[in-house]
Amino acid sequence: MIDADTVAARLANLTFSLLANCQEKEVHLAELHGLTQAEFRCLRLFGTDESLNNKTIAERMKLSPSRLTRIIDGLVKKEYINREIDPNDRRNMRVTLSSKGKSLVQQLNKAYVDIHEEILQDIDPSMHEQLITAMTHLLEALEKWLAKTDY
Amino acid sequence: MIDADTVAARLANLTFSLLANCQEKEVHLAELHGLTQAEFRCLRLFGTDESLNNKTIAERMKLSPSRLTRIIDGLVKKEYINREIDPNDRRNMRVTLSSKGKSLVQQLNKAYVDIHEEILQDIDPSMHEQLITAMTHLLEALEKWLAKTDY
DNA sequence: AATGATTTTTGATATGAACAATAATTTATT
DNA sequence: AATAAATTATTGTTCATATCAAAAATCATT
Repeated sequence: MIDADTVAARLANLTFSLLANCQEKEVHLAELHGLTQAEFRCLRLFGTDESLNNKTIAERMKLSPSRLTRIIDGLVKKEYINREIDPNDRRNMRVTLSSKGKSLVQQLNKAYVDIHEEILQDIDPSMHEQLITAMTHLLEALEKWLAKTDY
Repeated sequence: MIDADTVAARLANLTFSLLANCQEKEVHLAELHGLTQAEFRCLRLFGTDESLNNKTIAERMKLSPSRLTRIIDGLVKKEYINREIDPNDRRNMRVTLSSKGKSLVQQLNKAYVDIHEEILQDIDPSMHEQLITAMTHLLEALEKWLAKTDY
């Protein structure tokens, strides 16, 4: 797809494939737990003891609040999260993980770390910090590029 | 989200953020060119002088042929691709990039390589090959993991 | 107390995607 | 050669995804 003759081009192809694979993995993992992709992503947004409201979740997921209402409906019905009125401001809904939700999130996080551990086992330990640095650069560059308005 | 105390956890967080950013970038880039995300991804699938048919594109994009028919409809209307009957097998449609399509694909590929070149400039050249190796391992591990059925 | 702003929900609507049926063509079988 | 079977793309239908506009509840300000 891209001429793989320069290091940059090879790296570009790698991140491209990586992205595609990650996406596929997410789809797979979601249906494994009987969740839609949106529900799955919503769940993954939670730290295990976090409490969020509809609006902030919508913002983080870059979806409309109305869409979020229905996604959360699904997660409540499937008993992964609890939804209750915020006593401090009764307009807000306090959305928190149920115990079922917590254990799933923990399990997912663990699996996610595990796979990266596996990967690191294939890589010389002296390279590990370097890899982290490189990936950090990659991420920073991407964020910088995204922040630009003129492209 | 994940305790960032081990290298594996840090790497996990990095790929997670990277994924989110790449997705955002794609959405942004698509609408910048007046394309839907599906159209954009379809276009990016083409090497500049490739000629595909409906079915193979559908397979590569993991979408149904019927969905593809409409996506290609849009790209034809926007004059990014040409669609003509394959003279060898008149059941097939030969889908190729128009000159407008070719130049966009080239431009996108160039931009994609450029951003990775920028990133590499921040990294010691002696480490480049190692980075590629590490990323290749990452990708391989992910593919291997995806191929497993029992997780 | 009245007005205006904020948060969520609901209803209506548009877009995304798959499935089933159809039409056109090619390949296989008799 | 004629018919049957298979393949490819398209169309109509249907369901899921996501947004927008309006409504209801609450809060903040005057």
